[in-house]
Amino acid sequence: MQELSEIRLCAAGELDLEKTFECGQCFRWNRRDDAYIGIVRGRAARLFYRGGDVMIECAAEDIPLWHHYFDMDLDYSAISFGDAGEYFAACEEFGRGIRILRQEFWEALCSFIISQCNNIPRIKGIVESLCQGFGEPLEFRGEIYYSFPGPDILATLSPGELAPLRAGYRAPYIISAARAVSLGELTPEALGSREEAVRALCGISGVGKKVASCTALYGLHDMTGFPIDTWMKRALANHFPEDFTPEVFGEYAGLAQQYIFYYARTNGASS
DNA sequence: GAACAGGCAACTC
DNA sequence: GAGTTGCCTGTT
Repeated sequence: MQELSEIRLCAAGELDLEKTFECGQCFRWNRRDDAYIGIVRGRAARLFYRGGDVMIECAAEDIPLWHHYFDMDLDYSAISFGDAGEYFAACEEFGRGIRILRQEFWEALCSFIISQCNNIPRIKGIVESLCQGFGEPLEFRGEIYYSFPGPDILATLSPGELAPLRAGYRAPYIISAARAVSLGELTPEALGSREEAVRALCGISGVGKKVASCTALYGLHDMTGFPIDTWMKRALANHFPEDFTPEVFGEYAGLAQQYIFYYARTNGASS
């Protein structure tokens, strides 16, 4: 049993736990009573509010890891998108407190391959089965959790061995991606610029523009990434000019995308 | 039973 | 290159 610390991570206004964990960017944080518990890079943490602060309970030596994961070096309140219209203003207001998490590259790639044509509860279920089946167990607050399995172990599997996940046609995609990453063909270091990264990712069977763009934004923290899925498509068609391009949102377009997506998903794309 | 869900690949023209 | 279709599975 390892020693856990409870420390202040930031002010409550800087990180909205529910929005950040449930806006669709990640799949491994679960609410437990009044807190969220998650596993990242094989390490566990529990986050909750106390007074006006966000508190984190984790191993003391992991504090830098979490600080990085929650992108604490960036002052989100200082980010401005200028005047992008009334609809976007509503999205921005609604999404305030969302932070773009610095997720692991492989986990993001694999999770968003699984996400295609799927809903969040099912994505979470498949990801959880994947972790329980092939991840490493770890103990946290008296319970057992599982790490996200690395590409090396998944690269050795056959689609049949992934069958219990019920991932369907995505199973061979997971394996082909695992092989590419495991062989070193695709590592965050080798991917270079955003355009190069997206192009390289699209070379993997089962990875198209949308999944590549999500992987770049969430797994490489490419904040200019602007994934467009069916929700975004509808929101853009209904509320933005025909000649809209993500560039209008500048270097943090990915955050703007997250605000729009979260608003559209929660309130309906047409409203 | 049919339609659909946070895509993609393969195939058509 | 734009448009169509099948794909596993689960839910409505």
